[in-house]
Amino acid sequence: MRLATWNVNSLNVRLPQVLDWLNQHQPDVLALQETKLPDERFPQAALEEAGYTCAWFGQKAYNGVALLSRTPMEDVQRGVPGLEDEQRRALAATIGGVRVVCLYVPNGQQVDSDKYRYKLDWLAATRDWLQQELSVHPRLVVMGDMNVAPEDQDVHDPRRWAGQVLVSPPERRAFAALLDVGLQDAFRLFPQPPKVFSWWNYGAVAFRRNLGLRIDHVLVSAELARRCRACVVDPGPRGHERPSDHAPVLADFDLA
DNA sequence: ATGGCTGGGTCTCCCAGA
Repeated sequence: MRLATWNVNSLNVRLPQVLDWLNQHQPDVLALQETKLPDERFPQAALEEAGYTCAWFGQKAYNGVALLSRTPMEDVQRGVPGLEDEQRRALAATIGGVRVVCLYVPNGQQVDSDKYRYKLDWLAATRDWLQQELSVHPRLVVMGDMNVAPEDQDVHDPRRWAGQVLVSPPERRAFAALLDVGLQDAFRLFPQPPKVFSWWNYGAVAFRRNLGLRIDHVLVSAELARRCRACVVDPGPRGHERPSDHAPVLADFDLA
C-alpha cells in the first residue's frame, strides 16, 4: 500500500499537476492540504475519472483538506472531534483496514501571536484525538502539512531559524506530543541523505539552493512502522512550472 | 533571499502562507 501527502496550495491551480502525479506514482491514497476550494467546487469528477474516490472538507479561499483513495473509504470524520474550529484542517477515513488522518496544522504566523496560540491549542486537541484513534485503530497513519520542522536537521539554516515559528521549542514539543501517543516519523525510520526538505519559499533561489524545511510528515503507529518499507520526499513537482511551494511525501507499506 | 512569491478575494490592493 502506497500512501502520500501533498500540500497543493490551491487544488484549482494544481489539479493538472495532481492528476499527472497520481498517474506517475499510482498511490493508493493521497492526502491533500490547502485545497482552498468550497465544497461545491471540489473537482470530484476529474479525480474519479483518474480512478480515485474522494472525501473532502473545504472552505472558500483558505485551508481545506481532502483524501483520494483507489478503494472505498469508511467512517469519514471531518474536523477534529470536540474542537470548535471554523477552519477546515482535518479529515479522516478508514481505507483497507488502515485509519488515515489528513492534517493541515495551522501555520502560527509569529511566535506569541494569537495564531501561534491557536496552533498550539489545535495541536493539543489533535493529540487527544489521535490518542483515541490509536486506541481503536492499531493501523493508524497521520499525514499532512504539520507546519513544524521537528529537528535542526530538518532546517536548512538552524541558526537563522532558531526560535522562529515552525521550529520554536513549544511547537516542537507539541509535535513530539503527537509522537508520544504512539506514532513514529516514517521518514526517520530509514537512513536518509542530509538536507531533505518538503517546503521551499517561493522565489528565485530557495528551491534552487535547497533552502527549505521538512514540515510535511507521515506519522505511523507501531504496527505500520513495522510494515513500512520506504518513506521519501518527491521534490519533482516543486521544479515544475507554477509549482506548489510544498513537495509530496510518499510512504510504502507491506500490508499482509 | 526570512519570503525580494503566490493564490484568492474584498480584486491593481489586502490577507495569508511558511
